[in-house]
Amino acid sequence: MTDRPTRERILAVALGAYGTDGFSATSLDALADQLGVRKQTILYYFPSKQALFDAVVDDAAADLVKVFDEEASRGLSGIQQIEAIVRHVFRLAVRRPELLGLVREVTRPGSVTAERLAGHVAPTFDRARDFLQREMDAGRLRSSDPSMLLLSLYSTVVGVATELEVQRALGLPPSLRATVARRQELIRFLRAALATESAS
Amino acid sequence: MTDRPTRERILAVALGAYGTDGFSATSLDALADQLGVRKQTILYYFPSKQALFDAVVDDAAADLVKVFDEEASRGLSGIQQIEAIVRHVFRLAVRRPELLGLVREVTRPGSVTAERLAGHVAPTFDRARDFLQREMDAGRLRSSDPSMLLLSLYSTVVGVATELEVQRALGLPPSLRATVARRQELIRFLRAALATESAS
DNA sequence: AGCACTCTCTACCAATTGGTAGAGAACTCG
DNA sequence: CGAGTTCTCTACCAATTGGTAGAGAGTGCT
Repeated sequence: MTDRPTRERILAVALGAYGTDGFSATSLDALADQLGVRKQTILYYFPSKQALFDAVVDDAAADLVKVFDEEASRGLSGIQQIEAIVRHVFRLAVRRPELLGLVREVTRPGSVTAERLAGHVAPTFDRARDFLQREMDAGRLRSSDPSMLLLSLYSTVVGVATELEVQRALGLPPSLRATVARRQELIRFLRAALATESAS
Repeated sequence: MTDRPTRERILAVALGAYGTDGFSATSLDALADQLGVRKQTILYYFPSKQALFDAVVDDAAADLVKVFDEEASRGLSGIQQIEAIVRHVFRLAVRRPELLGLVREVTRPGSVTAERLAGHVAPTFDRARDFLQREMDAGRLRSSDPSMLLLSLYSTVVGVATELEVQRALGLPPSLRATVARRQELIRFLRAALATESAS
């Protein structure tokens, strides 16, 4: 555990902290404590707190893009593809919640780092839009504006996967089984939202 | 403008700052500067930074609950009621974006203040769930688990209304006209997601 | 007038913040 | 061996943080 390169360990711990508590609520000293190291060690690898954050975002973006591009390359179609992606997002939410937490942190309105993340995921977004357009043209999805549809899909999927506090307020338990049920309910919801009149 | 009671001015400015930059990125000195006052004046009205935040959350929750309860009391049914609520949320997003920004801040996973907000909106959530159940029983909405459906609706509506950075990344312009288009597209999306087979 | 109350201020303070300077250990390579 | 390179450390520092103590101005009541 400790023999992983220090730089990587810093990035991993920082991702967790920034994704959970946010950027400004996480001090370098707190990170250093968690790492069993002095804060100057962190500043040796990353010239400033902001630079560390940027690196964390770059790293996380690469992970996210990899997950989605691998999935997209499998070339499923219509609802099946979307179902597969929902499954992936939920797997991420369960296995690496900090990753989606970081996305939430970075996409806060007015965030300066948002543009950085946007740059990384732009090609993936483009592909997703193209996919939606193609499927609509082929009559496998209800037709609508692909960008706006993508926004709705993004909000719904990421929200259902990450809005833990809203779920608590609604009395939805955080157990794994309940999460699976939530995912299936979400898929039914999306299926209905996306289906053409003919498709089941 | 300046003759509004100081306490209220503090709450208003704090709502804006907490809703935009977040709790820990907003110092009492920054608030005081914005108010043209010393920070000790703030600490006269609110014993601590956390107490001020709690008061802001209480205030915001009251506003939110009022908006929704007024709307709910009009007794629309089915999709019409949901459309009306979507319209209200978008109006809030345009007119008082800090309010939804604060909700986003407070519902961050692990937030300690989440419970406070949850306490305020619990009755409203209950009513919403009851409404959904009733409409399902009456065959006006596709049947499913009301709590999970509410979670999906919440995520989609709040997301589409507040995910400004994702919208930018998708190339969706922030103009008012575009916002209206987004709202209408969202309503089409929800209509499809919620309709029973028979309803148009 | 005199007292109490409300409000905002100045003056501090200890702790924490991100960051600089540079010493010293350990390893590599000639 | 000796010189560089890589890494982590100690020692500081100025600025900012949330918060305390208490002075003083204004208002209203008796």
